[in-house]
Amino acid sequence: MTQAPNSSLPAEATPEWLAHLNTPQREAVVTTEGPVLMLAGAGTGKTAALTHRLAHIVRERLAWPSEILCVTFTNKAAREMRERVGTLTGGALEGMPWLGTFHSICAKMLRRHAEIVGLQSNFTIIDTDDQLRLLKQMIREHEIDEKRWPPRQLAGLLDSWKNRGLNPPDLTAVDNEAYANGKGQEMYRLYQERLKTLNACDFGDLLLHILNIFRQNSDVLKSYQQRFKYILVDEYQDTNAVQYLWLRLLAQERKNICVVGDDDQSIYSWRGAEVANILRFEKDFPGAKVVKLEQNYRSTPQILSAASGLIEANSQRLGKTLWTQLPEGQKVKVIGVWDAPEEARRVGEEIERLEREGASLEQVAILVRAQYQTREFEDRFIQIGLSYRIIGGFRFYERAEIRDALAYLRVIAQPADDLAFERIYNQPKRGLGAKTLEKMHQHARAQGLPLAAAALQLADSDELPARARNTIGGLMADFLRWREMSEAVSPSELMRAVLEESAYDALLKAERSAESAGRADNLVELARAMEEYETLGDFLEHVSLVMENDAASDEEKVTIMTMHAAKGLEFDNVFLPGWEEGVFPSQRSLDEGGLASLEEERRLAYVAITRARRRCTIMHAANRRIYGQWTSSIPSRFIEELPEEHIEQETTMTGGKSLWQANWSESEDPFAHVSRDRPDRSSARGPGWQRALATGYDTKQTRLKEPSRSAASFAAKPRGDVELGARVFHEKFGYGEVIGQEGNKLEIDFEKAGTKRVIDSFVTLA
DNA sequence: GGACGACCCTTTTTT
DNA sequence: AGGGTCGTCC
Repeated sequence: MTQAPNSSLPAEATPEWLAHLNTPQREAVVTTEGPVLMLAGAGTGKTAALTHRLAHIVRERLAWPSEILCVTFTNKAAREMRERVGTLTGGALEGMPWLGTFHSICAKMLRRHAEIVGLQSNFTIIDTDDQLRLLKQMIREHEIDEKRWPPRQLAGLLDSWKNRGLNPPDLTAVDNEAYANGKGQEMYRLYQERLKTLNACDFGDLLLHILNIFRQNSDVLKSYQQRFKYILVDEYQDTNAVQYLWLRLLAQERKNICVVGDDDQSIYSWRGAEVANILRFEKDFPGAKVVKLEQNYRSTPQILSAASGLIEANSQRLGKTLWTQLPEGQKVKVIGVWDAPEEARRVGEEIERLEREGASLEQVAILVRAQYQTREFEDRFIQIGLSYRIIGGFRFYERAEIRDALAYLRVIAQPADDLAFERIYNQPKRGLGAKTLEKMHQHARAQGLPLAAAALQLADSDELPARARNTIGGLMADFLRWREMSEAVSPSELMRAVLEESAYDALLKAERSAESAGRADNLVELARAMEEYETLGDFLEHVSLVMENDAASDEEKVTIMTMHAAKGLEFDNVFLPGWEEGVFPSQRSLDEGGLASLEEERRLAYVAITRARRRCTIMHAANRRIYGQWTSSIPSRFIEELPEEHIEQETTMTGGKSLWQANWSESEDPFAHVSRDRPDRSSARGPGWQRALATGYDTKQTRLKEPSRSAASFAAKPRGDVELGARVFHEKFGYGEVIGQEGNKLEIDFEKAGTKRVIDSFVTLA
């Protein structure tokens, strides 16, 4: 094949392997040069178009796989694309190193250039849980009322700022005011510094750091601009500002960028996604070729019409006309039931009926608006013995025991990972408590050390009671040993050793509770999953960005998940329960966000219905327990908006509609209690760790490659103003005279307490 | 330092 | 209803 600069093929020359694509799809495949906007409605074969385009580029040798950037939103989408392209190119697709989610691609880039933003390449990616714990600490340090300004709120703000590509100095006054009466910017700045000392970043940072690097370092940017001959972006309607800016920079040089999206399926604006990005693509890239995919290959005309009718109620849309050649099919069924348990019962019955008719459970999905709705179905399905899987929700790696185990590994890989250390220093229980932790924190701050290093020093002094000292000493010795071991053995072997030697295993076994067996199984599963990884670092990255809990199973199962999680998927039979005002559309979208928010809910409804290939069943219950309180509700407005000729209604209620209306009035808004008028007490004192930052410790010593250089080797900086013979005061031991000095450790002859070894930061000159 | 009980709030949606 | 936090008591 030739290296044709312009690969547009005349129609008659269409290669056989593209023959089964329709005309617009083919056009999207072969228009490789220049910007392309693919507007692809639900079920119109956009993944086919995308994968063929990728395969086409590779097969025509327009670029090597390593020269193509292909971004998706979910790992699932990335995996699927990888597989399909592999098949199309005859498995020749060795690499495609740059096919992945925004986050995983950025993480990869960031590991290469970490030092530019003050991180080491083995930085930790912290998850929401760690983030919240960290923020909580900071909020307390600043004496901000955490009831009124909860960590979650700050986390949300930080996320939104990062999604908009804003660094702390870029915040507007309004942004700044959004948290604790004008502490937004300061908290953001401190949080970022704190992360840096932890050698960590959060999800948002993965993108923001790289964007900063691109903005500031033109060499780095240029190298990527030149590397990526072709750029493909899936779900473009869901890109947020950072992602948009990132892509625009990368595409600036060659402009061979192809984005795929559907404005009707934009359902992530709460996460900073801006539909505007897709609407302005043609402005950003003048001369862009626009390809519309409108032939739907998935759903029956009944389903498609119902969905189309619904989405027409939205005002802000580009407008598409989906059509299909499939046979008519059945109308969308709308079933009203008395309460949520009946809803679950009914869905169970319907599924059993489908099963009897020969349907595969793999082709049945229950899509809910919010996670809490899954419980009812779980209960019912367990009762009737129907196999199910819940996607999302508590993910495998979010379970406590898994997080504990991972925390051990993180401390091994990264001694500066205070968050991990804090999680497990007393897990399993080894008699260390808040007092010890406080002491470690105090010392760590004063010395600018990570917690683990501070702990090690404390273990070698008399600052702590003998018991705690010995325990910590033992734990630190364990870590030194494991760290050395991590160089010699595989990650999974290390994991097993850690679990056994930390007595974590034993603790679980001893517990003998209903759950402990399951937890032990999870840990075994974790060790098994680790076997695929060469290094601890690889594994940890996988966990933070990619890991999902679809435990392989031969058994067929019904899938229960949120509508959001279902985007991009399809099932023969789809059940959509909970279509009631306040559930779907959610109360929150009704209370705040106005029309835009409601329209997003409607798009979500559209996405949900269009997941169905053959049958779609919508349900609503008149009564449901919300916050443990029985609440009656009326059917969702979306039901009314469905075109009547494409639906079939049924109700199991004898009382008729009036029953639903009973009791439905303004119920109390459970969120209405937040007041903002009390002035916030502010802290004038600088937090301890800020000082610690100024001192700084030699971060290079924590590199993964030299694990033996452990916390032990953190420089112990003497404070300098304490000399031999000086009279000092110690809070616990009283007055004494310095009789020996070694690094920052002092030997002091106390007047009352005798001779002790203490750390200099705990004494004051008397 | 840990166990227990009285309170509180919570439920969108995800990488 | 369930989970987390905080205060009290051992």
